[in-house]
Amino acid sequence: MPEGPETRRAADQLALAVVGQPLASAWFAFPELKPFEASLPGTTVTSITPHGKALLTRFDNGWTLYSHNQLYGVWQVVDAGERPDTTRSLRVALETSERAILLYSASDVAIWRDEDLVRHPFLSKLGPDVLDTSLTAAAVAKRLQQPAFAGRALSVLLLDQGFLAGMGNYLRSEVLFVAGIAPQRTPADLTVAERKRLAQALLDVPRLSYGTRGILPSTGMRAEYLTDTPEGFQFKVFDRDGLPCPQCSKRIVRKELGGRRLYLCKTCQQ
DNA sequence: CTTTAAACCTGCTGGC
DNA sequence: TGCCAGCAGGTTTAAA
Repeated sequence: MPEGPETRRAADQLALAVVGQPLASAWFAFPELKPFEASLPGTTVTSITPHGKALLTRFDNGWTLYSHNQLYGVWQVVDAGERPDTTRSLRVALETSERAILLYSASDVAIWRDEDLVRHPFLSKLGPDVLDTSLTAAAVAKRLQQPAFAGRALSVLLLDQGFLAGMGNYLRSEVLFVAGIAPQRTPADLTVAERKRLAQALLDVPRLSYGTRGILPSTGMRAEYLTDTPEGFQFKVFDRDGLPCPQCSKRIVRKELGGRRLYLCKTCQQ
């Protein structure tokens, strides 16, 4: 599944559909979750919130559905009783009297007691959510200087969910380009001005993507959630190797760093 | 400790 | 049209 901005968009739409309404039915493809088909109906979904790329769906009976879509999970909002997608495998269906939210293909799904979530192996390791509105550039700049992060190459650090949750591979290329910083640099070897630029870009780029409804099919990427997308986030460098840099017109190059593809302008990112 | 590589889950795309 | 290899915006695990 996509990155932080797309995950938060999905959470928004799912919440609009079912939060505050009592569940009429619940269905799970996973054997260990079958008991909840009997206990969840009648409870109310109190919130659906992203934590990085994970989604937490809370019920008012003290239990929470954890899901992570990896590359392939897809959420849909449909009318109650509808199951329009026949090609993917349905994994979760939560239904109110009016609407249903359906999770297809995802394999990382579990239900936890609220009080146990702090010990969840993935959630417990996440850094602050990059799209959290209370996160400031000053706080990000400070975090960059923490010993656990300061010595690591930005190409690796920017994908580490323990640094900032919700960052991902397209955001990595875009953030480094906007900040004008080469991916091999580390936080420790940045000047004060560079660190400030990077911290600001780490907030601005994900927020712009979220605000413009994430990535669109025209970029060559999938965008399963985006049924209402007039705008869309435009890549400046990601997936654009060989094309001219929007700032200096030199060719954008593609590299492999941290095991993932990364795009940059060698002139603008020294 | 940091970094890299491979494995894993599933779906899509492009080539034959 | 059908099949298959390769790739993917992610994460974990093991190895270097």
